[in-house]
Amino acid sequence: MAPVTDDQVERVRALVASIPAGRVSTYGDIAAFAGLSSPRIVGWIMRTDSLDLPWHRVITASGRPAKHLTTKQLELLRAEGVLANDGKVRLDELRYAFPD
DNA sequence: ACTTTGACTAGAA
DNA sequence: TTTCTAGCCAAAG
Repeated sequence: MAPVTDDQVERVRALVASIPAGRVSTYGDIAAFAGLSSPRIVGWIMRTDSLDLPWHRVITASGRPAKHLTTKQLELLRAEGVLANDGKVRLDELRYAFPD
């Protein structure tokens, strides 16, 4: 498969940037909405091209931040009003639905 | 060109 | 509940 197009990267970035404070989204959702074939690509983009994006609002489908960032993200999310129980966020309530 | 690595996920044990 | 497995795909060595 050809490398991810700039358009896809832009779309992912736009989606992440569009997540309101106090809300979160998952890698899988972003990947699906951006048209990417795998959520790993989103993770790859965030790792390489996180830049100014609110990457702390992007969490795994388990409602938990990525392993190495768990502590940091929980702190940032807590600062935005995202409360987590036992390191897990209530995806059912805080998960942001992207508009068409 | 091959192997390893990784901000993932869903399902099985 | 946790741990493991397989599928997934681009980048780096």
